[in-house]
Amino acid sequence: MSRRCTIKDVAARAGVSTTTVSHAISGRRPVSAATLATVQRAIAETGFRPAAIARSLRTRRTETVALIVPDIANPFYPAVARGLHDAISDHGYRTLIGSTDGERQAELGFLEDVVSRSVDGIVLFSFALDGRDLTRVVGDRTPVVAAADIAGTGCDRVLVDDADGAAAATRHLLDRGVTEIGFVSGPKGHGPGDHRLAGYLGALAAAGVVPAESNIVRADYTVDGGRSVVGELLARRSHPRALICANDLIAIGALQAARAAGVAVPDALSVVGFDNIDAAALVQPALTTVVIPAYEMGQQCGQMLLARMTSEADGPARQTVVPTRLIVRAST
Amino acid sequence: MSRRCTIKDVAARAGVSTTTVSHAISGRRPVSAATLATVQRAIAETGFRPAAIARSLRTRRTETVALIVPDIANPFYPAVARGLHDAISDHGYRTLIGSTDGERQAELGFLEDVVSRSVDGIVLFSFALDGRDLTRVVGDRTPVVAAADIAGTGCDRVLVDDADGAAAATRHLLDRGVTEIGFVSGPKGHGPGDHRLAGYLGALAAAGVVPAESNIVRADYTVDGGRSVVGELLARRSHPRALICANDLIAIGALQAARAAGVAVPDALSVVGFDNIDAAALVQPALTTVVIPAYEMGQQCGQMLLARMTSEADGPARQTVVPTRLIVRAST
DNA sequence: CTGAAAGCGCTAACAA
DNA sequence: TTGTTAGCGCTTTCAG
Repeated sequence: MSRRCTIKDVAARAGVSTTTVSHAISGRRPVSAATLATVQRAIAETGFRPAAIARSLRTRRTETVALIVPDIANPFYPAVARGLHDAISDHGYRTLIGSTDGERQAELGFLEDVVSRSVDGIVLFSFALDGRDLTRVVGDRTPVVAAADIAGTGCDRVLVDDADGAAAATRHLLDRGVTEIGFVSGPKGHGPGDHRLAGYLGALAAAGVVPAESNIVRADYTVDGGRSVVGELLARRSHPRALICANDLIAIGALQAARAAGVAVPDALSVVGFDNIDAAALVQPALTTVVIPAYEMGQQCGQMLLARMTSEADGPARQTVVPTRLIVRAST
Repeated sequence: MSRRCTIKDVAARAGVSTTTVSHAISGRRPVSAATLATVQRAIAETGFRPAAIARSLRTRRTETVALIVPDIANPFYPAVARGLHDAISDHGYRTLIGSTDGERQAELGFLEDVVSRSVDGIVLFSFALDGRDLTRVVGDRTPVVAAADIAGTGCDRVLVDDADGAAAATRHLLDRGVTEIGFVSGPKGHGPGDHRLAGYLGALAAAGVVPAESNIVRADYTVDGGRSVVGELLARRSHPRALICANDLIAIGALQAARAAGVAVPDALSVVGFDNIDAAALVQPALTTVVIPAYEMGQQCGQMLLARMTSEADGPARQTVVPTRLIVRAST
């Protein structure tokens, strides 16, 4: 056959109307057993596959969700993507994915594009957009789940309890009898470092421990950043007995710096990271870390979106806080 | 406004026909400067965004490419996805992504779905499908680029020169003066391990070196697999002076086994992996590895697909072999 | 239980 | 340079 066959061909072959074929497929209207069988045979014989686009034009539903992230190649987001995928694919939804490098223009462009493509929902990881951008570009017809603290928006949100994770890490060290605990945050105002810093400070305060200002420093979220900053820290006359680092890459840099300085981990220095990237379990010594559950976040985003997409439940914006958990390995 | 406005609204506002609006947007037909300006103003005032679905129904093009992989959370595929993204997004194409866990049924289901969604092209990483499946489900209207050795199909392919990479690794060790080189492949008939094994054997033969059968073993593609198999190897009376492992995870397991056995790397044992996962640069000692350029593979897939999608160049199936390269680090 | 007809929003002949 | 008309393939009133 030269062209893909349509519902019309099936109808002709089955000797019924296209309406009946449509309903035989969707089940949205009773069809007699006899015609149903005839139609099904005709479908099988013609190899008919409904054109999703035509259906979408009519129904205004595309069974498609957009996932907008800074960089799908950054190991955090693939886990999110998989979680989202697993939450929605059983309901027939597919994922349209876009990497924006965190650039505002790219984020806006991708948003506009997927809105014009009539996606049924959007999962947005953005640090550059605010609520006004969202209402302007997306409107209020397409549900959005934002997975970052997007200011001034009424859309659903999935957040991580960074402070709680940091507090757990801090208490873990205190329980080990270590009180001189330093913190390596990320660049000021960038990423989750300062929420984590706040949790660390809170846990120390709750334990009546006063941290040394000089033991609270900042590094880029990279191995190199961690290595150089912690290298300087360890070169001082005295250094803390433990370091909580704002992510695993910094923590791995800290391990390297300790090795270079001849400081034994965990005997002379304990190190904790955040994220639980694959490498965390593989470095030597294996890294104790606060798990940021990327997969679960993706799932949660999917579930919240499903709730909006399936029901007409037009309720107020919901907010979910995903819990973290501490994995203790050899570095503490 | 209550509903998203359509081309009709713009036309009414600009006092022209919808045809003219359409052409003012697409530029597929000359429009006088005056009306163009009027239309553009009307578009701006109404905030009109063309409905991509309606356009697609008419033009039979969706500007969408499907990427089908076993698991987007497996670190190899995000890099592929990003490469594909970067190759096609400037041409207006978006990526619809699906994880199949390598299961035949999931692969077929996803293929059917994206075909019914009229994607313009498909990038397929599959080890379970063959050419017949492809022609049956996809037909010959939608171009496919397969990134694995799918038997009996006429579609474009992107392959990796595994054997060449293994040969380069082998020569590197030989150049270091090491001749007792073992090989840890993956499970028989699973993944690229045996192509790599073949390259290793070829390079040894070319150098006139005869490998000891007992130094060629198999492990699962995991850290645990590598650790246990290499642990046994090192427990023997004599062991090889170098090991080439079919992937980085196995190689990292080998490093752990060596450490456990008190075998110094690289002094008493050199270790080479494949892939260059992030952890390869972070383990101690850092791992020498054969880079499998996932990003470039994705790009290449995108370019081959673009060639099929844009031109009607209906030529014979093309095949590209992506080169590998050796990164020498401390483990050799 | 079934069918006829309208129409989703756009583009592409064809006609002027 | 512009407009009229038909129709992409499906779903959904409305009518029987």
